[in-house]
Amino acid sequence: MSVRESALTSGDTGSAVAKKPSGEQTAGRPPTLETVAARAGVSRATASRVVNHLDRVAPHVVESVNAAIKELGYVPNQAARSLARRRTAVVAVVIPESTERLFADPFFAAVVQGAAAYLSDTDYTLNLAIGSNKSEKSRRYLTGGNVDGLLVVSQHEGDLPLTQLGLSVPIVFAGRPAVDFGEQGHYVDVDNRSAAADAVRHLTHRGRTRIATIAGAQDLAAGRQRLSGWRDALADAGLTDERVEIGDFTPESGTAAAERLLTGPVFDAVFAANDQMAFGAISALSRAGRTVPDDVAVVGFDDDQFSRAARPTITTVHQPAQEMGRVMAEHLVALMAGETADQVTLLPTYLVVRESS
Amino acid sequence: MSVRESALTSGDTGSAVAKKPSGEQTAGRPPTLETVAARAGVSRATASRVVNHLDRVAPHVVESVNAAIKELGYVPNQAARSLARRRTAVVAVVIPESTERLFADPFFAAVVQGAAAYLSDTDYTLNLAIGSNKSEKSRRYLTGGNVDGLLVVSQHEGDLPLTQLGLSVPIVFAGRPAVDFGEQGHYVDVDNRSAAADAVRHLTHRGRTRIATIAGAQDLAAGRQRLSGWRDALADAGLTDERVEIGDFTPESGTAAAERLLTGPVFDAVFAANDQMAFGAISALSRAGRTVPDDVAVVGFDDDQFSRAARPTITTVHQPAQEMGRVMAEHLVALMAGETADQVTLLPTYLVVRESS
DNA sequence: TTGTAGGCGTTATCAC
DNA sequence: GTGATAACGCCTACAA
Repeated sequence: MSVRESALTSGDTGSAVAKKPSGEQTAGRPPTLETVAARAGVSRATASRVVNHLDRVAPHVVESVNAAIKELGYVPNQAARSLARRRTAVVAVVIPESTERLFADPFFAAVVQGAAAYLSDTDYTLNLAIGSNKSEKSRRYLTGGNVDGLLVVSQHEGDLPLTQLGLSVPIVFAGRPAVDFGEQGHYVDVDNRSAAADAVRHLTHRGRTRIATIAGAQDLAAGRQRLSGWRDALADAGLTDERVEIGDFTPESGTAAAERLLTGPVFDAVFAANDQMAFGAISALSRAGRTVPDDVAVVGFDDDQFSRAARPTITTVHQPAQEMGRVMAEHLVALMAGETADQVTLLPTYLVVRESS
Repeated sequence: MSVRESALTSGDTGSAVAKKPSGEQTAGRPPTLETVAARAGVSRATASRVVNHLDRVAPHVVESVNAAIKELGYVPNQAARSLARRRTAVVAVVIPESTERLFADPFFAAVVQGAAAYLSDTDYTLNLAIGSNKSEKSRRYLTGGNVDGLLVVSQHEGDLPLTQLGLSVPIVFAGRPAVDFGEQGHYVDVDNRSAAADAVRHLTHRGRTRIATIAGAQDLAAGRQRLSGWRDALADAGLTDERVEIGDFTPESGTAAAERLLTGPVFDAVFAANDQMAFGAISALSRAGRTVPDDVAVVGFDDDQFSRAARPTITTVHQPAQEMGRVMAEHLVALMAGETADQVTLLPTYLVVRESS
């Protein structure tokens, strides 16, 4: 099929310039460095140097090569480049299977977006490996040298044993990873525990004394830590920490958890481990005839669009999600370059007081 | 740096098998086909055939090669494969810059997820090109043969002239693309206009007579079509179609639009072009003392988690978002294989009646 | 059925 | 400064 065409490439272009019968940008085959070099009257080596901005190339040569590049619309072939450089310039965002639906979670979307934004200024490309930890095939893909680094977005316990298998590329996690691995463990997170505690103290300071919580999935560090923070604040205030229900970070689970709470001991406040659950909880409370914040104050976590658009608007812990993604990418890039990066980076949070408390 | 090591590969491995001093899976360098072939006592060609499941290979050879593969933990190098095959096995999901924030839109998240799920069963890899239509660089990347196909997720008018520049790879759009291009235009969508009309008819059937709308961005086909559908239904019922406010699909814009509506002629129902805006509108209405649905009925579009978790729950048009992503990917794969696919595919929708109407 | 050999487009190591 | 010339790891006629 493409036999005739292949004459374009290697030995044939001996006497270069006049040899291009077809127009500028036709369907043919994308221009190669060879083409560019010929057009500029230099060798591939020199053309390559120009493309890669290496110095020690005569200014006028740089110019003519660049001209050729522009005229031809040359763009480097990544595959060839990867092969020669022995690095792929690809980083994968791994979204574990158990987290698939959480892709709809505004928090994760923001993290990915932040990472993507940062990477778009580098020459790394972002690969979406969503729910791909199950199959041997895709795990092999990730560990098999087809990727220069990994960004892992929410590792439930027992999710991906990626790292166990002598993984050779750097990884940065969003949030403290479920399993601990000494040297290898790079992650960026917020101080979930103290942020949660602060949020709950806000409630105690306002005179709430029977404070329930809707905790997040307990196989996630964030879920456990926010629960601990809630306990810390209650202990400080000398309050009891019964009234715990567990959700899974979705609005529905928040609703269900609130309904369960309503069947138990009375409470005058709820701390939910994220805004989506807080939102779901408010629905349930209102439906049950409780007004927010008068009967029950509600505080969430994330500061996502749910918290801002809900009625009442939700008091919440602001988490710099996009920034987290950005920093993750930044650290990963450093690691891939052989540099070092802080193993753990905690970004600041702050409480946003709105109507629900 | 890697000079000494490179002796492993080409001419040196003359007498193969015994030449491997280092252990199974050490840091060294990933095993290549060459390694596998040597270990299995066959040629690279044969090993390659086995890897690619070509027939005409003796069963026992297949077996031994597979054994070698497993023992060595061999995984094909994508870069080399792409180079040789002249196809990248990469498809990019393009999320135009103006849509960046919409990444947080549950609808798009679901579409991407559906596409990702489908692709994970193929050997295509998914690349996230988010907000990357601005820079020359990344546009070149997409059009420069580094990708086998494009999935475009929400093309505002004037967004990416990608397609103008003699784009050589197939593209499938989510939703009718803003600009029309004959042969090239593949997209999967729903019948926004009639779905919207049906939703509004639901309101007229329930006796609502002063029906407002919060339309979506008018530089998006979906935004325009849903507005038209609203008009259609009103015309059918002999009602007037004043009371239009435009939003941008975010909850905030829904709130703002509702507030503007409240300053105008009285209305007893609102059709919002998506659930997030419907949600924002309900907040504004409640805040203004209007009860939903008694004073004002509200209908949305999408059937996302907002519609299900809101209070009251929102009547809405169900859109098969994940399925849309799946079909997009399916069609793209067909096109990339040189097959054909329907240029326009409309998936069915249906009305989900909940509390808000 | 299996092996040989050349090519895919770049980079990098040498000499010149 | 610049140009040959091997790799890089895999695929694929063509031969055997």
